[in-house]
Parts: sequence; C-alpha cells; structure tokens
Amino acid sequence: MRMRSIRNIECYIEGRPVTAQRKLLLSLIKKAGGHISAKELYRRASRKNESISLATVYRTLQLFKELGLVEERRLGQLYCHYEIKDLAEHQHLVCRSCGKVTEFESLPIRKLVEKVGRDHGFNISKIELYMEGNCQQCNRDQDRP
Amino acid sequence: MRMRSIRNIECYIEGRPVTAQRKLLLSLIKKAGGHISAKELYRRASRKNESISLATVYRTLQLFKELGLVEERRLGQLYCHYEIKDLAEHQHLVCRSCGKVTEFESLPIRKLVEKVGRDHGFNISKIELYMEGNCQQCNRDQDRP
DNA sequence: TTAGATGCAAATCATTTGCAATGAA
DNA sequence: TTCATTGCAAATGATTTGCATCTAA
Repeated sequence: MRMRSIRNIECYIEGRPVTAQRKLLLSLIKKAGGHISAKELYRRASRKNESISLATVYRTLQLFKELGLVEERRLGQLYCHYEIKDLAEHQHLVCRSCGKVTEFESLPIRKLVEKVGRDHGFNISKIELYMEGNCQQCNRDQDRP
Repeated sequence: MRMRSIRNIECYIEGRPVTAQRKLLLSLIKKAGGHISAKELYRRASRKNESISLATVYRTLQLFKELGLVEERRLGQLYCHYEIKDLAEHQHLVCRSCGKVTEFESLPIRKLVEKVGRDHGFNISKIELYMEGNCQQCNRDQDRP
C-alpha cells in the first residue's frame, strides 16, 4: 500500500481560508496512516487543541471529501473510517473477533466491476468490497483456550 | 434471484413466543420481496397494526438476525436494508442519482474471496460487494435535460 | 402462572445545523 | 473590512433501553 505524497493543504483548498484546525486535522489523518474514524480524529485533535469541536471535525471531514482529499468508508456495521484518497485502490477485511482491519488490493475485481457495469448499463464510479471473518490469530486462540 | 420458500415463523422461533407483531413483520418483509428498511417496515406495519412501536420493529429485526432469518446490510451511506437470508447470495449496485438498488449475483467473486482468505489467513464468513454509479436511465436524462 | 414481549418515553450515539463570535485574507 | 470558519449548544435521525403492562404458552 503506497501512499501518494500529500502536499500542503494550500494545494488543495483553493480560495478558502487555511485555518489551524484544517492543518491540524489533515496532518493527523496523515499521521494515522491515512485512515481514521471521526471520533478518534477528534480525540487526537483535542490533545493538540483543547477547544476544537466535534462539529469542526465533521465539517472539515465534509470539506475534505468535497475536495476529493478524503473518502468516507463504512465497514460493515463495525466502523466508519475516513481515509486519504489515492491510496492505491484497496478493499477491507475485518476480523469479527479482534476488530483488526486488513487492507488488500485486488486486481481481478476490476474486471468483475467492468462486467457488472456493462451487464446492467451502469456507469460505476465507486466500488467497495468488504469481507468479515476470523483472522488467523483469533482462529488459533479459539482452538486452544 | 430465487428465494428459499420461507416457512411459518414457528419453524424459526424455538421456544420463544410467536406474537402477532412477529408474524406481521415477517410477512411484511417477505411481501417486500425480501429486503426493506426498518423505517419502511415500520410504516407498513403501522397500517396493519396502529399501535405497533418502532422499538418492536427494531427488536424483532434484531431477533430475526439472531435467528439467522434476516441480515442487516448497509449500502454505502445511502441505505440500511434488512433482507431475508438465503436469497441466492447477491451483491448491490446503487444509482447515485435516482437511488435505484439493483441486485446481482456474481460467481467469479467466490474465487476471489477464497484467494483473499487464503492469502491473509482469514476464515471469511461474510462478504459484501457494493458499487455505486449512475444507471442507464439517469445517464440518458443527463445527456438531454 | 410466568417468563418473555410489547408500547411508550426517555436515553444514546453519530452527525448536522443555527447563531453569534472569531480569524484569515 | 469582510466573508468564511469556528465553538457551542441545540436539533436531527437512527437505534436502543428502562419500565410498567400485557400475553403466549
């Protein structure tokens, strides 16, 4: 998983004010490795800026989505993440018991998507493949308790 | 999309009381073609039973999930559906502009899933492939406004 | 008779919004 | 100076829960 090098926020926000909150939030998302939940982002932001509000976190996330900087991802019923866009396109695998999120890339899925699009006359712009199960570790732990 | 013939609720609820609400809700889900949102289910149920409460709808849906009768499905940010389980396994395609939900089956995806499971040592128990885009109709409408 | 289900209202949780104060340009 | 952003508190919408009442078995 290689990340596009992300430049200063100034490159993305055209015209709009570059505020301390926006800089902080973008840097925290980057520091988190590119994906994080709104709540956790708020928690970390609060450590750096006592007075930042959850509303600002949501509004900023909303803005980043509009700018195409970040993407919202709901992973099953378990999580809602925001991730930096333009990570290599990837999908998610979530462990039911320990919650670990594994990302993986899948080339074959592209073909599959093209075919489905053709078959149904859809112009597909977004695809999410989500899988849930038990990871190796949790399987082992279950075997010998 | 072929549906398993669904028998009386008595076959599924072991030990627990079979109430009028539970019978009503199950029949409404069936009548809806096997998938419906909680709110819409509540709306339809209210027509048949003035006093049924939303809480009962949610509790019943929860029960049906536990019994393996129904499955919760979040489709992107747009919808949350509950569907009868054991429809042929299928995936969803949602139109961004008109909201139409198209279901489709995909055989190749099984192989893909097996491979991912093997590669990551996961024992996969659930998979969701979700795609969003514009349907043929909406594409046409956009071309000539 | 009785454990479990229901209706209602209140509680939660995530997310959004109105508004007056603030800050970047 | 000015318009967008912010913090705060209140609003919203989905879902859950406490509790007294009801009901299937």
